[in-house]
Amino acid sequence: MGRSPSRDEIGLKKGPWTPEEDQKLTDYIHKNGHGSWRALPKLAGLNRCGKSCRLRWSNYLRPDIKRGKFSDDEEQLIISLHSVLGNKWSQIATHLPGRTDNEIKNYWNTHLKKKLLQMGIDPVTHRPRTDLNLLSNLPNLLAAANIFNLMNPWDNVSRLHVDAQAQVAKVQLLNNLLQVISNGGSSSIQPPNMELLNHLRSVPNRDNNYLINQYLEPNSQLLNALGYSSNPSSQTPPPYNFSNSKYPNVPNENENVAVEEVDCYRFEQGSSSRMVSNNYLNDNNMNVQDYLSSPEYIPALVSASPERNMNNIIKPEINTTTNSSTSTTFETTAWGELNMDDEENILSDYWTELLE
DNA sequence: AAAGGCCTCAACCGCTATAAA
DNA sequence: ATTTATAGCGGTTGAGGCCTT
Repeated sequence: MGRSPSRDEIGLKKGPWTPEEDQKLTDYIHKNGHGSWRALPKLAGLNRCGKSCRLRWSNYLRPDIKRGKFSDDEEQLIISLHSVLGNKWSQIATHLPGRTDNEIKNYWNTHLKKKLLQMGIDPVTHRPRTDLNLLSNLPNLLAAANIFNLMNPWDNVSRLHVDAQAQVAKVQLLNNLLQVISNGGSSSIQPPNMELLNHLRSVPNRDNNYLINQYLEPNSQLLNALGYSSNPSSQTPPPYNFSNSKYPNVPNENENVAVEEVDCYRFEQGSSSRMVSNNYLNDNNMNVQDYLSSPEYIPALVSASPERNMNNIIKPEINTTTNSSTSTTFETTAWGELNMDDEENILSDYWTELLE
């Protein structure tokens, strides 16, 4: 039921952009801003429709676009966010500065989906696959899980190299089988993704608050109650309390509001940190010093440093000792946080029973 | 070296949401 | 309240490069 092309759009160029066209578009926007995209092509001397110009600018020419390979952290974050948001590429992109929704979508479809499938995880549900393909993958997973035990005990380099993968495979296989065997994989209770939860807590805005309350907190509380803690050395911090002064027109706490995250300040002390966005400060006519002396600021936090690069802010702290480049959401869950020794014991007992 | 298949990703299409008239 | 224009989103396509045979 889409709109048929208007008279103006007939005969316009389609397909790949030439460097000359890119230059024209860039020059025009630098001088005049984009204004109305529909009007832009004529004004800029381009034989393209406005939509094509907008896409070219926002997906390729924009100066803040980050090019090149996705880092492991970015990959991890995409998987984590996708497990909560699904194919909401634009929402996912707001958490990866410099990456476009299109780029993330492509990367998901060409790389991450396959990666999850290979690991026996359904890329749609982010749960272990329970179909026959999983069973056909079992020998590989078993091999990966067992290789650690077969290695020369003095070959430390190889041991280190294989350790992470073996652990991943074990944890994943345990997850798969627990779900499949216990209730056919239909359990509605899943371990929360603790990395994502902590990340969302660290970037206070309404979207994140909504996600935490809606999807993650219930599971984390349940897991805590059952004795699985994301951070055994400290209590789960309380959810951020969001002031309605920032959203005076939004009476409903559950209403989903897109909040632009551009610049933030991070206040740190030791391992704890707290962030506040520039928007928040602007909205409340505050500078950093005002904020430091405000009652909202936690007195114990001491240093303030301006952060212009959101990279340093939104990256979750990944446990590099257990995450290989092939890791996925599973080992960042509470399951993945199990103490290594405990895990070995649990797995050993479990496997002994299961395989016998 | 050539042909065919596969993979990647920029760009497009169809649609919805929102703003403006 | 309705219509129209515009922006934005997610799914899909296809050109071109890469890999395999």
